[in-house]
Amino acid sequence: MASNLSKMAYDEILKKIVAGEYRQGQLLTEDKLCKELNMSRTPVREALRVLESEGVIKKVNRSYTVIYVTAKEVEFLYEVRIPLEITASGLAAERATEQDIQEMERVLRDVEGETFKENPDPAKLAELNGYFHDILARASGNPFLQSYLREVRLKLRIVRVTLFTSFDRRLDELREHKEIFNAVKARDSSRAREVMSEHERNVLEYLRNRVFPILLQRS
Amino acid sequence: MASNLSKMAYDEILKKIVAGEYRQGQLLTEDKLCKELNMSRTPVREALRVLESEGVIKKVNRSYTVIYVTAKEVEFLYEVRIPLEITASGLAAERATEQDIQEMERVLRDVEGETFKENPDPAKLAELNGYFHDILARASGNPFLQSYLREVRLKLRIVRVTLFTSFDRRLDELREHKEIFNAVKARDSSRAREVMSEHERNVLEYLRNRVFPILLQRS
DNA sequence: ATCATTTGAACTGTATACATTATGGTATAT
DNA sequence: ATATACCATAATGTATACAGTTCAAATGAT
Repeated sequence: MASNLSKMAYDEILKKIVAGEYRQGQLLTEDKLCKELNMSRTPVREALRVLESEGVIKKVNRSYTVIYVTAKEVEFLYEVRIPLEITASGLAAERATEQDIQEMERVLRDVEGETFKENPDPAKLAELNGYFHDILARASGNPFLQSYLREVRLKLRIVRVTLFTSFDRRLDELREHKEIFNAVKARDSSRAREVMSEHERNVLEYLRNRVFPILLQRS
Repeated sequence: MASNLSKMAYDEILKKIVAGEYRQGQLLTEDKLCKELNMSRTPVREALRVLESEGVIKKVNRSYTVIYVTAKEVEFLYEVRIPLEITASGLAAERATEQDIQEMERVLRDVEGETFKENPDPAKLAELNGYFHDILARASGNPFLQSYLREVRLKLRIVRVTLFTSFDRRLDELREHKEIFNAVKARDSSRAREVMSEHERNVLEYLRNRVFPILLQRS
């Protein structure tokens, strides 16, 4: 096998950042990562360079730290995310394959199952809702759009706002995602854009009202 | 000094790709780059990883090649670029500093000078017009938006469509950029979005009519 | 006691040696 | 003549050694 240590290092470090094991602002020294990942500095350094270029970590003095994602950064990320999601939604309505549509349908069924369980799992809901947006981006058929949306959503996951929205808004999320899906399935591009636009604005509104106060408290 | 060899490698390789010295599809082997840049493989490898993560080069089998940017990719890039430029334009109207506005004004004067010279230099025009878009993105105040727009424009430069548009459309470019600038200076966000939208659509239309036929011929 | 200086430890930056894998050519067998 | 197997070569993947820099702690002077 010998599957790329460099890629493994990237995946592992990113996983730990997203999982909150490496916290915002945390110093990532090469030696420590080498020991944790049980490999030499070369693949670790390459992984760090890539993570830096994706904007997930950044240099402070000479070493890397996990980026801080405060309320201000979340606002900035949504300024980018909203037009991109709208674009993706419109294009998906035009280009989604039958398989894309089936996958979206299946994810929505899974979300529905989790939503109406006795004790819905926020992490599970966040994962499934994230997966919905992933498929939609892929269904746009535009690899650049897909890649940029992935990066934006990645940064949002660092601050873990998704956990809040996916749980507290779970009924609205499900309904809104269904509306987006229906527009895509109906090949109605302009409606897909419209409902996505409304969805994203609702999420941002929720974040401003319910999540930012908590974030501000912490920073 | 000892300024980062790794960063130097990144800058140099990118420069050569954009300058067309390393052509689309060209194989970039580490040894060759090491000899050309007169450094060891370590910094070269790191630079290559970053360029890959930015999507400027990509792995084919085990080694890297400069990405191919065909008419299809240009269409995809504009699908992303247009909403981002519109967003940036609107935000710039709200947030541009006095210094941003002065810089844009100065660039437009330079463009005007080059445009009405006896023999306008396409490379110079492309550089100045690119600079205009750079300042506008920065004036949006959103670092993520700025970074994504940089990447998109970078990929477009690989295929060098900018050289065509900046020269053949130089009178229109100047007028349209002035309109964008005037809207930004007047702090009229929705007009800024509108004129940017029209500008980008005009450029894309020009590319489809005049440049894609040539691109398709080559591939 | 405080501040400057020096020294050493810790970390990153770079080069190089070693390991592994892919590829192309050649030789041999059918 | 063609196909297959094997070997050599060249490239990438990884580890490690070495160099240089930074930062902090300890030491010494005022």
